[in-house]
Amino acid sequence: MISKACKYGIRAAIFVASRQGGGLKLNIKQIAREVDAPEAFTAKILQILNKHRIITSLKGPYGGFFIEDYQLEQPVINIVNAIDGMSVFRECGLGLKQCSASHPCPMHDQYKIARDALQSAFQETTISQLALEVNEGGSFINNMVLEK
Amino acid sequence: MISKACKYGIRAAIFVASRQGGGLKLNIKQIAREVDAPEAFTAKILQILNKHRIITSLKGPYGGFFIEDYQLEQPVINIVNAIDGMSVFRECGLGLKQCSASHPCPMHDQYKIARDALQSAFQETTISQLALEVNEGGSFINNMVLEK
DNA sequence: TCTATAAAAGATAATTTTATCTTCTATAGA
DNA sequence: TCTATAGAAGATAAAATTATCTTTTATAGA
Repeated sequence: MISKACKYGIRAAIFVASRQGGGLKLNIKQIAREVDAPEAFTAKILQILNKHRIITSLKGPYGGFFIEDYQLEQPVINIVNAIDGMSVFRECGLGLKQCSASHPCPMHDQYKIARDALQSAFQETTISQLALEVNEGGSFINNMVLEK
Repeated sequence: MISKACKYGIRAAIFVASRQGGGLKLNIKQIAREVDAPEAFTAKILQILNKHRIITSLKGPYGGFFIEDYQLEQPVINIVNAIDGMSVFRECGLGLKQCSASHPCPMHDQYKIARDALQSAFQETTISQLALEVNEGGSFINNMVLEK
C-alpha cells in the first residue's frame, strides 16, 4: 500500500501537529518514542518532511521540530508525495507498466475505485484534522500498551 | 498495495484460464512470456498457486499448467490470499499493530473505505470473468509493445 | 526399463527497503 | 570565541523481497 517509512512519517507529522503552539519544539527522540518508530529511521524521515516544508526544524540547542500554522492545513497526501511519491495512485493493480482506460488490465475499473478512494482519503484529510482527533482522545498514533 | 509476486500470480492465472479447454497445458516458459514476468520467479509463483489448488499442474512430458472447471469460478482474492495472505485487508493505514473501531488511528475510517473497496474488488471478481474479458480483447495482461 | 520432458524443491544471489551508526553543520548561550 | 546541543548528511548494515540457478521428482512414451 504505502511504505512503512511513509506511515512513520504521517504519524510523526500528526504528533508534531498535535503538540503545536507556544513555540514548543520536539526532538527526534521524543517524536520517535511517541509514535513507536525507530529513532534513527525517524530522523531520516523527519529530514525529508522538513525539506518538503511539511514540518519545520531548527538545529542547535533549544532546537527541534515544530509545525507552523500554514503547514497545519496541508493534506496528508503531501506527506505521501514527499516520501513515496504519487505513483501508488497511478499504478496498475496487476503491475502493468501502462494501464489506462484505453489499454486496461482486466481489473482496471474495480481496482481504480479502491485506488481513487485511497487517494481521496489522503487528499481530503489535513494534518490539523488528524492532530485534533488525537488531541480529543478519539484516536491514536502509537501502539496500544498491552496489559499483562 | 499487493506484492509484485502476487500481481504476477494473478496475471498468470488469468492467462492460464484464458487458454483453458481441450486438455491444453501451458508450460512455465509460455506463461512467463505471455504475462511479461521473469520465468524462474513465475515458476515459484505457479508452484504456490498449484499447492493452493488455484490452478493445476502435471509433471513430465506433455505436462504443464491448466485450470479446471471448478477452479475457474474462484474469486481473485484466493490468489491474493495464497501469495500475500489476507493481512493487507486488515492492516492499519498508518501501520499501527492494533487499529480498530475501538482503538482507531486517526485515519481509520477514511482508510477503511479504500481497504474495503480493494477487498471487494478482489472478492467480487472471478478468474473466469477476467479471462473472458481478455479473450474478448477488451483488456490485457501484458505490457504494451511500444512502436518505434 | 530407459529416456526425455517438465514441474518441484532447494540453494543462492541481487535488489530494495528498513534501520543504524558516525561525522558534519548550525545555533544558542556562556 | 568556545562549548554544548540538536538536526543534517553520509556511510554502513540488516531484513525483506524479487530473481535466478541447480538438483530432484514425476510422468509419458519408446
